[in-house]
Amino acid sequence: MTTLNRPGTPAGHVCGIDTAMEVIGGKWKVLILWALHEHPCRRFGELRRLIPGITEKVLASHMRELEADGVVHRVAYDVVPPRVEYSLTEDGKRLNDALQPLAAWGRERAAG
Amino acid sequence: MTTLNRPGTPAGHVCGIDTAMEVIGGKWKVLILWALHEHPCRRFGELRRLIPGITEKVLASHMRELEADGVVHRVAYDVVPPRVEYSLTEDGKRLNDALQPLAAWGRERAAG
DNA sequence: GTGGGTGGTTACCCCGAGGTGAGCAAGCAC
DNA sequence: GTGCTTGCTCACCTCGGGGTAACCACCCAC
Repeated sequence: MTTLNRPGTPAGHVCGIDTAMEVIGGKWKVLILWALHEHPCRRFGELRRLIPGITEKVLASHMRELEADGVVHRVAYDVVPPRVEYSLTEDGKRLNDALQPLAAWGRERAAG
Repeated sequence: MTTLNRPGTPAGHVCGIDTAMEVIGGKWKVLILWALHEHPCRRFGELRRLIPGITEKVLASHMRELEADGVVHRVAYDVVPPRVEYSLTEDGKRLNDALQPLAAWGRERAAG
């Protein structure tokens, strides 16, 4: 979701949901967040296997964006073969918590 | 967000966030929901004015989708000039409630 | 030497969400 | 007759997020 950035926009500026939507707006981001919530500290390949259908390119770019947004922490070990571990930051954990009611709404609707 | 629909996908199927994301995935949907939360029962033109930047075409298509998803209720009066009123359904109100923690997270982050 | 495993990058393409601008129905005011 | 109003629809175009495939470094096992 491209930012709205309209200083005079009351709804867009006050509600704060658009801020959150910019972070979780990618196609697979909530799934990545969820996977890291259920399986803390996963490697790149493990994440890819946890999220069937995602390609390496998209996973890599999403992880870079999530890291830049400060919700995911990345640790790279300088070994061969490469080893990189991802985990949620405190902010990422709080974001995940904030997503729980939404998940509950979705589950309720899916069950309904 | 296109659906993932992979029966064997544990994360995608269990977490239910993807279900919610399909409903709120449009660029302006959360803003529409928010506007209807703060100003119940608004007309088309009022909504457009409440959400600066949105075009009529996109507002119309988003409203149709939200109505089809059962979160928005639409009443059209057969008069000239046309009069159409939109409001949140019970499900829409619950969706909005589920979005509040996310909004709080966004506000907190925007406040730095 | 060849193949596999790891975590990527690069180049390329495609499709669809969203933006642009016009038009329309029908009644009223002037 | 002209213009204003409202809630759209239609045709057209753009742009970028995401998908596809190939390639890379570096070491090990066979």
